[in-house]
Amino acid sequence: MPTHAMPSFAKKRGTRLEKRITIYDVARAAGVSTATVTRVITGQSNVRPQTREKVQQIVDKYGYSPSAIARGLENGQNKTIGIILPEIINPYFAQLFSSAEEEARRNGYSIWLRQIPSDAPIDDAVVDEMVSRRLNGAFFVGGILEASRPGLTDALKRLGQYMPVVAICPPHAALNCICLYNDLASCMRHAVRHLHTLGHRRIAFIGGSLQVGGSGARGQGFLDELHALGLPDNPSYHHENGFDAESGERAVLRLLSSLDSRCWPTAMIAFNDLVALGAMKQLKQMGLRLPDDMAIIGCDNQFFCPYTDPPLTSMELHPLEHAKSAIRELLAAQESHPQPFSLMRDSTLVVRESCGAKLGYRKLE
Amino acid sequence: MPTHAMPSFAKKRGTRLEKRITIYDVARAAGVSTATVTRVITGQSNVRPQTREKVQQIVDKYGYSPSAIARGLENGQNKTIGIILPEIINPYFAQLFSSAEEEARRNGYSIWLRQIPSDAPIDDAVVDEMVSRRLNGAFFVGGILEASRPGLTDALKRLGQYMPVVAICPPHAALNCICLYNDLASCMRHAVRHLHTLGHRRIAFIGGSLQVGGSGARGQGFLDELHALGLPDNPSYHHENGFDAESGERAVLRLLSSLDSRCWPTAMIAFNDLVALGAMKQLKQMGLRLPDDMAIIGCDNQFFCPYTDPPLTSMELHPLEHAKSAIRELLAAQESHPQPFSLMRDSTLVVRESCGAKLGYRKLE
DNA sequence: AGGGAAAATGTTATCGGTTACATCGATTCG
DNA sequence: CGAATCGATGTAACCGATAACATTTTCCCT
Repeated sequence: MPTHAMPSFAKKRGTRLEKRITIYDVARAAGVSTATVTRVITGQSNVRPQTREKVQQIVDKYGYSPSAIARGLENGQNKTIGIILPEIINPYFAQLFSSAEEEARRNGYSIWLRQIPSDAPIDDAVVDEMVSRRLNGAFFVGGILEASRPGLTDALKRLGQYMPVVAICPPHAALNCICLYNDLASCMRHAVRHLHTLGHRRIAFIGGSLQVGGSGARGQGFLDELHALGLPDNPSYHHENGFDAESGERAVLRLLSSLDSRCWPTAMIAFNDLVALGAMKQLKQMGLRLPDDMAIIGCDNQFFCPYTDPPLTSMELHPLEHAKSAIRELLAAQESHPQPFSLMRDSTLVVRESCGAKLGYRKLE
Repeated sequence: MPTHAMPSFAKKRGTRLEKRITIYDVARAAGVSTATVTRVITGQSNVRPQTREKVQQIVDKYGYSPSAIARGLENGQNKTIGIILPEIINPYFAQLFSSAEEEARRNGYSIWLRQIPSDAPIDDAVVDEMVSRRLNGAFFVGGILEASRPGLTDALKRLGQYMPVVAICPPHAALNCICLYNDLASCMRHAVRHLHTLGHRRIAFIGGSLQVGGSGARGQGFLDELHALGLPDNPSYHHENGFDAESGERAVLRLLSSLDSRCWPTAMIAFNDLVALGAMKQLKQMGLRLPDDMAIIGCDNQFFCPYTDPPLTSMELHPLEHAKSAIRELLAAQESHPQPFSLMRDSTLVVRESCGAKLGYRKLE
């Protein structure tokens, strides 16, 4: 009976009770020392070809695969990058994650993921686990601002002592990490201008939340442009209450039912495409025609945008590029502790038919 | 100069050059042995309260966090479960993944993820890495059948020697692992019957691929029920060519343009909701009214189904439950090597309006 | 007070690799 | 021909925890 408890799979190989194969087994079978085996499996040059071959044969024969754990212990790292995001179900986060995973893999790194809902705090336990796992870096995605995530600033600060950190969020004095973000204020101004050009004067904003994900910046940009264009800034046009399709339904229902129909907005900007999706459903259900009775703009340019009816005009935030940059920065930071910085990407408005901009649509109606 | 190369973050703490804090540092500072520190941090009971407190203070003061790597080396495992899936972007996989992550986390395990496209082989390198990382289990999701993924059977067999394996796929003689799956044949029969009840006689199947993800079973169920109901089985009604929305567009275009409009099907079943989404767009574009001129059924009951126009009737495959079971089985298998088995879940048809079944819709038109 | 059991704590081998350094043998060169 | 050199290989310390076992301390009871 072995002294230590072992997982059953470590004991069994074939039918006999047996230990996992280690570098010592290989060394013994090949008649060399463990140092030589290491040289062979890590591809160092100073090994005689015939020795190398002998070792390689044993490795293949035994199906030996060196323990990444033991390797990690030596140099205190894991070849793994941690990603924290609210929920992978949201396609925006899925895109970010997917792109990050690819980029990491291309560089021989793996991904460790943790979902933490937007409204949950980032507590010490998470940081502890990340530090404890000796991750090579951390990538935070989603609502990052202090107000919405209690303890986040402290968490990031602590984490930053152990590994490089990148976040998708506007730079923030208290956040001492690399920040990648979009200029959402300018993006919103762009959207408002787009609607203005198409003749809209009463424009609403739905979904999101003041605290999370920089809808502060969005709100600001939205209001700024309204003022710049001399448009009315009706407080009841600003409904912030969530991030999913249901929120969109609710927002529309509340917004429209609270106002006389003569005061209804003629266009709305949604926090994201999910919100827009819900809004479109509710609008249709209330008998409005899109885009004639109501124009709508989403955000994130999701895969389903071309397939809504009408196809949804949306803002592209380039999450794939952000993710790639994030991983690259984290990997670069392995070499030398970098100065924190921030990088802004332009957002682009992808015009489809939900605002009536493309000629085809109005004609169809 | 330190003898070993260290990542820069191991060297720096504050401004001074310093090693990472280890259990030895804590033990020394607290004036106890490492064994006692271990007892405290693992919460064992046989420690004098005052000793415990002293150690805890040092731990807190130094911000000490024990190395999961060193721990893992001791018992040859990682508290990590590997998940392999084609692409996280697909909301079906995202759901599975998310649910698995939650369940694993609730049990103190983490997730290691690798995306491998449906058409890519599962090569030795992947298996090597999983074995090398000493994962506690592997969860395969997506097109699993041998034909589509060269080398998969061998890979699973090898992997199965090192860790428990669960796959979402119909049981398969060569696959010596736990299989969770849906009876897609029966599900398809159900769908065909649904359409038949609504008066449809010419029913098509679009999207997917004969090799991947059990569309073999789907195809079989589809054909079986057509025969059982005495419906025509027109080979040109069977277009298998992909998994995304664009495939849906293409399939509809090809299907309809290859046939005289009097021979057009009056209903179609899509491989998944993405395919259905694309199909709906193309159908509308060709001037067909849904569901009057064409009924359509999707599969996966995605989040956007209630929001398509008309809301999409779809088949629910219970990925969340599958994922939970998968993780539970993998964790249970940590204790004792289980006999492989398979578990089938019923699929359910979620009826919305894309087939005209709900009374409201036809009236509206 | 003394003996013995029980509780607290310490000592040390161990997990599976990597690597600095030691050693050994062959080649080269004065 | 012997010494210096270089390449191939071996030895053993080390990474940071855990846990079996050994030892010390505490405490209780006669």
